[in-house]
Amino acid sequence: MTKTTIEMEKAALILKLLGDKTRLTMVKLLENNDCCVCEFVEIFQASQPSISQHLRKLRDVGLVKEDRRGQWIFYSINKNHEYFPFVEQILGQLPDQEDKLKELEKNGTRITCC
Amino acid sequence: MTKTTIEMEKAALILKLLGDKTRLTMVKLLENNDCCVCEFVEIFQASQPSISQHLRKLRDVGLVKEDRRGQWIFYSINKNHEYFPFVEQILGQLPDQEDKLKELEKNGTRITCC
DNA sequence: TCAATATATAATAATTTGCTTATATATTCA
DNA sequence: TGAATATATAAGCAAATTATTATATATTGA
Repeated sequence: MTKTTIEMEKAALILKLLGDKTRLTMVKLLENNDCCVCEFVEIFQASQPSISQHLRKLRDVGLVKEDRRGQWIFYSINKNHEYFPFVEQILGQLPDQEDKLKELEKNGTRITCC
Repeated sequence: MTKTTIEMEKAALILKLLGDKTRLTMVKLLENNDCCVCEFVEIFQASQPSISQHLRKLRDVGLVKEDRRGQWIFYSINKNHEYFPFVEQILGQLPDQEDKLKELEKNGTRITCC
């Protein structure tokens, strides 16, 4: 196990990123699922650019990774991130958001690809 | 033990508050110490109004309490806050900041009152 | 009571954030 | 190849955040 020294400055940066309802829910969903942009658009009832911009912030600090699968770009959590254990511990305290994916499945808007 | 259901919206709010280096460090210090405003001014080398405003934000959500002792107003963490366990878990992952208080003592600017 | 100290608050300015609109790129499929 | 779909990015703008400056209030102690 790699012991990471958490720095206050970096911790604050991560917390700030998570301090937004949309991004926090995104990351919580990504904890257990890969999701593509259009799924987030549907879940949050937000515009595509807005979702892309939130994802970009998460990607810029390396908290999530993107992975193209055909037409779609799937996002997943980066478990190798230096501060992943820190994030994981926070996510562990949050309520499950799986119902949001269940909802997509019900509507037939869940993307299951490749 | 009181089981609290963490709500995403409130969790995001707390994380946003902690997502600032000054406030995060403040809360970490308050985890184990009561501190007054002028100590924070000294520690962060910031203006008094700036410190007061950070404290106000923390106070507005009830994360910290204030307590006048003579000339000074001491702040302490509110362990009865609904989300205190959530916050505590985060703080537990952060490095000790006690050296900052040690520094004050060395300079003779630590306030020990009442 | 008056000066000094500690703090809060209000007003303002600078910066940052997050959304929208517009547009560009990549992929799929007919 | 061309239209449709998915996504990213850029530009512009409004709202939120943070710091500064100025001022008000409360306490202490001479």
